Amino acid sequence: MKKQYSINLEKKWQKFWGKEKIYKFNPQKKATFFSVDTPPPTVSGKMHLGHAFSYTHIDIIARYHRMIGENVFFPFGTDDNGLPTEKLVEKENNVNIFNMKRNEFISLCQKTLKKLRPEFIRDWKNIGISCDFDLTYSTISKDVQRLSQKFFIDLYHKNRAYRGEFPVLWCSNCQTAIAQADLEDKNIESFFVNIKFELEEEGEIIIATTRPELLSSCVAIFVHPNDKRYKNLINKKAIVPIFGQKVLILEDEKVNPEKGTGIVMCCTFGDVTDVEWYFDHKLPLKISINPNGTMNELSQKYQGLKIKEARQKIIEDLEKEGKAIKKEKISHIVNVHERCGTEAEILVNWQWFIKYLDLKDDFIKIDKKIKWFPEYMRKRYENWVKGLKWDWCISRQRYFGIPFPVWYCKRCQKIKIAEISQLPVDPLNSKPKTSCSCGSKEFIPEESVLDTWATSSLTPQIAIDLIKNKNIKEKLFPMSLRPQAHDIINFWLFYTIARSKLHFNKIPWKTVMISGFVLDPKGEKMSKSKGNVVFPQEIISKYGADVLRHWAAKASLGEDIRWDEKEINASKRTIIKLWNAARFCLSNLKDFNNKKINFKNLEDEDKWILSILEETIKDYHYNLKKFEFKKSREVIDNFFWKYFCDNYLEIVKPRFYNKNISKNSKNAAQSVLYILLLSVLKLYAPFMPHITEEIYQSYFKKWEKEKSIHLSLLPEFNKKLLNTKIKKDFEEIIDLISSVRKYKSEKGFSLKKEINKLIIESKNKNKIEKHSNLLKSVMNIKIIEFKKIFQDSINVNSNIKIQIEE
RNA sequence: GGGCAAUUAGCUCAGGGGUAGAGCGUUUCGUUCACAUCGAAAAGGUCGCAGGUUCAAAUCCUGCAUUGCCCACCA
Repeated sequence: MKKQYSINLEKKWQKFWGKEKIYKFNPQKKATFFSVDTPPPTVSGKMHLGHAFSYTHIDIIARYHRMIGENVFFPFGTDDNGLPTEKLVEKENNVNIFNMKRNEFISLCQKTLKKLRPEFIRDWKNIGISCDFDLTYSTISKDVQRLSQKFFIDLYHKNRAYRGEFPVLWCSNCQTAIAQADLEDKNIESFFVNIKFELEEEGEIIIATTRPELLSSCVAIFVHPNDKRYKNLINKKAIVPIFGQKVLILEDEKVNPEKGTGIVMCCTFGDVTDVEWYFDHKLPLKISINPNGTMNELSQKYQGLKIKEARQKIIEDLEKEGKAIKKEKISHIVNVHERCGTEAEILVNWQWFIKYLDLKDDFIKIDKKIKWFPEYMRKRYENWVKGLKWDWCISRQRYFGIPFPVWYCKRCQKIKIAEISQLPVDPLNSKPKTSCSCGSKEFIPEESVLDTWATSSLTPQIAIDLIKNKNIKEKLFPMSLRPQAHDIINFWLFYTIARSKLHFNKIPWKTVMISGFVLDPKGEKMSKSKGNVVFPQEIISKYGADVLRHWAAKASLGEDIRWDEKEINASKRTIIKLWNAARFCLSNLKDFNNKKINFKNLEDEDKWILSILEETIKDYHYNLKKFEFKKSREVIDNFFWKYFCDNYLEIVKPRFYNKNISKNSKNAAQSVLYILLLSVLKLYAPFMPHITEEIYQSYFKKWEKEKSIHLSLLPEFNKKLLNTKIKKDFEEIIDLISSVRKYKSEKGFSLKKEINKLIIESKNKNKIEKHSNLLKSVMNIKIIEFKKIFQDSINVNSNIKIQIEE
């Protein structure tokens, strides 16, 4: 081993693992299957620190299961269809999707992905992830298209997928329907305008609104049924300013009498409540907004203006007419499209939906069969399911996605679904295999594509589809683990459970493990706009992947962590310490091999450390089985630093340096050192795969049979090696050493300063006397004497007193 | 407004009825013999507040406060 630890060794082992296919899924092995539904990252340029963080957690778990002998199925995938890719491609090539032909844009997407994907995946290899990269999927590949279309058709035949003209959330910037989950909140400055409406008969009412541009869409006015102020208005008609239509005043409990004037206008559609009123009160439909975010002919003289322009113009006109009596600047929270920040509109459109609102209770019930780590995260899922108000709109008016395998008959408009044998199919480029039941052979293709989540909700099926053997496929599903971060519980996790319920009436995985986020040192989210983004590749080139991984493993499951470069130093120290400790051990194991391991002549310190090692192994397994990698890391760190390095190595040194040590004692020390170091390496291997591999290869490989430490088995807890009595007795020796160290430290002496005489008073004289030579050499003491002490004593513990003569 | 979580040392966080813990930071001391990218040691806390249960509460229960997240509200 080299004297200096170097992070260059990481690249070497990454190549080795790839070349030797160390992480290859080997279903022939007779063992329990452990299948991971790896999150496919969106190809969006670079990996961010949150990725490095949560994928480390996943990898630790996968490596752990591999090292307890399980058959680990750990595929990799990239999510590269849909809007994010389109945005990336537009940016990367400096083009605008609306100025391009559909086919040209799609091929540009394919070309760009082909260029960026390998570089993107390399980031994952750089953190040492142990996926089987022979099992890699892309959500836009032909195979996945076939599979996604097949499952769409399944839903269609189950009467779960339907086409309808319904109010949908709409992004006027991206010009596509979006789902509830695509929304995020944004604080937006706006005006709350009080508008005067004349009543048909006599009098007037004041309505407060932030959306005066929707006056032309006003179809009713609502007051609260218990609002005494307005009781007399109910069922009367009011005249909408500027546009002059007469609308009924109705009552509804959803009105908040405290808000504005307590009178609210209902437009089709200003918000979700409007949609509910539209259905509940069977109101007419009046749409004023075009899909591109401009006003349509219904808004008369405002036609062609953008929404915000129209809003301003209408306010001006209302003011001129004296109809706008108060304008108040407010900042309020509105729903915007997560991808582009545009305020979401509600338009009526022909879209494809998955009907699932009737299954809300079932989604909650089936989830109870899944184990959540941490358990409290389950509530977020349940909360989301309970709050669902819309069926899942799965069509998007985009180019780069998986097409619907659907046509419509030109003559009778009937839906024509593709046949399974012709999948994957793009209805724009091909035709149905048979004619319509009405006899017509002419069809109009569906131009929309499937929502990204409609495909990524099938990742268990996509991943398992990479395996061709039927028996093995069955063993892989339901999968063992879905690991992911908490931000997409409402999307990816929920949709996957929903699909699994709809298609198979089964849970998709047995367990869910939720990671947190990496925040900046102030506890704020990292974002490009704030300029506080930390790139993991920069951390890796500075400290190495093992350091980053060791740091990432200190987080509690589900908890966010703050990035603080100071804290990564603790991890760096651990790696260097491991390097140096290994160097010391190996220099004393040169003439040793595993055939010489012999536990017959163990000294008490050997039994003591082996006993603590067993406790460590026990706690390590106990915690990792519960996905508590943080605690397992603590357990092994503690053993390594406190017991192995600080005490055992110091105590054992004389057995290598002193020439008058017996061969048997030296052999015992070497045996223990061999076992200890190998155990420490293995226990650390899931956390720090590179350095542990380097040390393993440089010595242990010769004697152990596995060609990589990552294919070896972790030590199992062996009750026989626990030795509570020796452990307890020897702890007194450690206490004694500590007390002498403390004495020297307080006096300002070097720890190596020679001490003339140590006087010990103890009831257990014999037990201590046995270790006199050890104490003398570790603490550099000339004489040890046992007698009663009358003054100047130091209490070591309740049993032992000492006095020191320099 | 509903839900979830957090509140412990200067900082980041463990612990979960019986003596208050770690790492970082601070201070002091110490290097030929694995490691100064190190070691030894010290200082440092009414465990958010108020009640209750108990022989005993940081820990369990109730309420409150503060912070964060998810959802709802968006007229």
